[in-house]
Amino acid sequence: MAKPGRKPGSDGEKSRARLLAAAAAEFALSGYHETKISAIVKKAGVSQPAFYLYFESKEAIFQELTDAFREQLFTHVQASLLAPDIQHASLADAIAAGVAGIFSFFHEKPQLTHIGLCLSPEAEAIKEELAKRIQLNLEKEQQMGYFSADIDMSMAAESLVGTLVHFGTTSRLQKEPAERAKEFVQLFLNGLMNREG
Amino acid sequence: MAKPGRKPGSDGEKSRARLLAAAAAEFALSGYHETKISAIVKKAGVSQPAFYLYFESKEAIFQELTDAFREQLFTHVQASLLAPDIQHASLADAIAAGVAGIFSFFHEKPQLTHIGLCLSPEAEAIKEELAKRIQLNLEKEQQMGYFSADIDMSMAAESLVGTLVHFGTTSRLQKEPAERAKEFVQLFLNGLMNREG
DNA sequence: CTATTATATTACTCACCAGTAATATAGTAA
DNA sequence: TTACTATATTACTGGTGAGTAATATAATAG
Repeated sequence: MAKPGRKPGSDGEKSRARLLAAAAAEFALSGYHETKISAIVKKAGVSQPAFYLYFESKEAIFQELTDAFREQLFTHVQASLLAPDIQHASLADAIAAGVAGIFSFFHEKPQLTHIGLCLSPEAEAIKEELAKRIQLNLEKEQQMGYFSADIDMSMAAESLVGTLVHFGTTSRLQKEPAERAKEFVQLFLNGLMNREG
Repeated sequence: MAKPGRKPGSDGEKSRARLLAAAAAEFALSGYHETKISAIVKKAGVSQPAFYLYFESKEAIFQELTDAFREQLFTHVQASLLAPDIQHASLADAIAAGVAGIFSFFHEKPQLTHIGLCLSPEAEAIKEELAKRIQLNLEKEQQMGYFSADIDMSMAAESLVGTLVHFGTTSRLQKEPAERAKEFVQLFLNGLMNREG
């Protein structure tokens, strides 16, 4: 990588993908402003102007990572939390499956998750949208008679989002998402006081 | 504020305090790197070199704000959550009072809270310490027989921290901390399923 | 084989901003 | 007054880093 000119076997898509991956790692590690383009291109193994072949600016590549997170997150949410056709043994299992799906997504994509939920200026909006979808789902189940009609599901949904985000963005907790989901949902549904030994 | 030289009635402590307040506002609004010393001093109504009379660097003033948050937070936690001498009608009231105290602190100091829980590199450590203290408290109550002995209080404490942080750092939720605390603690103790109409 | 497009490099510029030098006035104690 | 300390200013410096100019080689289509 010393002489100018196109390299044999070079492929723009691969360079672009390597830049995206390197940027995700750097942003997640160091935050937006501490991340230098020079570090991204070094990690990706390309030169600085090559970066600008694929991305308009530092902001643009960050935005693309944020967009990717949002899209993947809501795809997961749609698939797991709101799927009415999946058969579950009980409501608890259904909710546990949904929570486990989101936990697993955060666990598998820790860098994107950190970018989307902590670093991005859109983090608040993403959390708000997540809360709304969860609230709608809980209210649907409420109308089906699973929960008492006088519970404020906005509070429940926001609490759930808080915990999801906490477990998804705290590195010391990013372990065994499925087990944690089951344990957490039991707590969430039954509370601290009404547990059966 | 145009000519050089000490101003009549000038007082270093006041200038220092104004710089701290301005810095808290700017950091909370724009994040660490987007915050310029020029913006801080403009808001504080002093010149740039005056800043360096009171703080060694940009990092130093940020650290001071983080330290202030940590100290105030754990003072509140000590006072409200862990106070064994305060008499409460029930355990639920005791916990609700503790949660309300923390909610109120976040509500009263939104800028410091955002700095300490979101912006600071120590945010993770602060949350971890908070979780540990809450866990210890819950385990004490568990040993007193309030909760079933087989509950994993680490999970409960982390969930609680997640919700606390979410409610404390999400602007749209920073309203009526006392009411929210009561509502949330009821959910936390009784769960979604075992509520009495 | 040539023209065009895609991919890449070295070497540079320009703005921005944290921090500093030099200097000046106010308060206070002898 | 004089000397000293505390508080303040205008005007500057120097490093850093995002983005660019100029250029060169590979792939491919006519």
